[in-house]
Amino acid sequence: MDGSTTPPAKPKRSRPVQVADQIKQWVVERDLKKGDKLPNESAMIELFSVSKGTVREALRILEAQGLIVTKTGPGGGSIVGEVSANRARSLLANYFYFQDLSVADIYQMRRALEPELAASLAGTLTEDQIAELQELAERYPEPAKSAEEEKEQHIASLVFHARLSEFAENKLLGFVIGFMANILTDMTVYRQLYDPPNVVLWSKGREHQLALVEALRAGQAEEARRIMASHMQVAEELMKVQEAHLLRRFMGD
Amino acid sequence: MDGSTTPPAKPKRSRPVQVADQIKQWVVERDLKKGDKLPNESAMIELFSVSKGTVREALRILEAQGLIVTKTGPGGGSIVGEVSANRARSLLANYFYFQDLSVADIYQMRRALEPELAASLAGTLTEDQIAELQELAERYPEPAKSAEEEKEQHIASLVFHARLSEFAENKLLGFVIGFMANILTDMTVYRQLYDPPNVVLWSKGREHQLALVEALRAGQAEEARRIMASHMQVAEELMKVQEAHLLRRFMGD
DNA sequence: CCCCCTAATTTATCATTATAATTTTTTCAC
DNA sequence: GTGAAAAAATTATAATGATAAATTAGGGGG
Repeated sequence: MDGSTTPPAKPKRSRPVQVADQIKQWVVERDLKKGDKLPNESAMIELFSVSKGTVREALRILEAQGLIVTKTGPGGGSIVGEVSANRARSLLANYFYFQDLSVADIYQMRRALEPELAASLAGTLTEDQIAELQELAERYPEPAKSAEEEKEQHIASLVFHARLSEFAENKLLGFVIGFMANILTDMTVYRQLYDPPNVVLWSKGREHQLALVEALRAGQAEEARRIMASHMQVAEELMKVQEAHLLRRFMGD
Repeated sequence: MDGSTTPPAKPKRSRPVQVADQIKQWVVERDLKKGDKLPNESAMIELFSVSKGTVREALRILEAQGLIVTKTGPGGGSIVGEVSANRARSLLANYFYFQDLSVADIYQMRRALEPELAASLAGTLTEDQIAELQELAERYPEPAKSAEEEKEQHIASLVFHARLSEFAENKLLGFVIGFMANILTDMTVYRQLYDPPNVVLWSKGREHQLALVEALRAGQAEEARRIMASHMQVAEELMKVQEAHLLRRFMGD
């Protein structure tokens, strides 16, 4: 999996890519952290014995991956910048742009993961976090009167899940759930509106979120898991009317 | 989530990034697919009214994201190239390089997802695929005699899971499971060896894999789910002796 | 002490030239 | 004709130099 394990694989990589790898190695060797400075352009030109253009292309490669940030001016230059969750989501979305995901696929994952997240968060949240979730869940107390309004409620619901995912101690679990919330939001924003609001299901969804907040506050892990599992069933019902396939666009940062 | 929804966010993006976005837009507008050609360098220079260096930096950005592939020579130039699973895994691994994942985190995910994958694959595999899995599971019929040999067996076991993930119809589920198998493999390759092989657990793991293959062949979804759930318990036992934190290195492509 | 202005530093962009890598075409032997 | 080697054409790759833009640092003037 690592480059060092494939000596005879690709003997022809462009010089900018090689330089980018050397810079990465340079950073790892020194165990540089988030804000630490890299050598400036002219220093890298000498360090790697390549031209300015090559160095700049290498820097753009690392920048595109979110590994560095570059500024102009004195004290400027490139610094190590940890990859943001947003950047990681965008890069991963590029992959699924070509993979033809369906709503059913995403809900198969959500059914498996969201209850797990709910259970693991029970009793671990601060009062502020609980309050924020409660506020999100209490928005839109009235049933949606139009398809447009239903769309807003749907997005608000996804914000609730996205926020929840940010609280996860398990960063992998949190990332995957947040990624799915992003995909569904993106899809909701750009979808056609053609179905009337389903009042019964929406009110059920709202009740679930409020009950979930209570269970999280009370530290009842299994109760939270159960509620979230029910909630996923409702959410899936609401999404089933969508087209099967999605992600026909790139995400921005 | 999309760039168009953030007007006051970043009014100053570098020209290479702007050009890269324009090229992406150019591709999406024309609904270009995997092998389709982009304009060549000099054409882009005129198209976007920027210099050669700027165009090249933009191309390196897109190349780093896996969105294009560039070749020299007549008929060469840049073409649309769908993001490979490997590339997506590497880019995502860069994110988790900064996130301090633990073995427990990964197994919380595996416990939730691997049984789901096993169940959904039951009865859907071809004879060739079943045969390949069986062959992978039947390797190392003898218990490991050394720590080094145990390492090999561990990696072979992860290859089994990685291969299984590639058969998934749900590309998101498959990707996440494959990603975790990659992380664990990477960790296993570079870990210290200090514990004697646990013969009992290893033989149990092997039996699980063989039984799983049978259940998959027979189309017994719930049996496959049950077996995989047990298997995850065993695998977690074997990994528990590892250090808690991992991913202290970048992955290559 | 504070504000503004200038100067210094560093990246950003452009322009030009030469080189390397590939593919296509041509040529020439058989 | 056929096939292989040589030549040509096309394209990206790389290097160099010059100028612009942005940002910080420092130096008065009040």
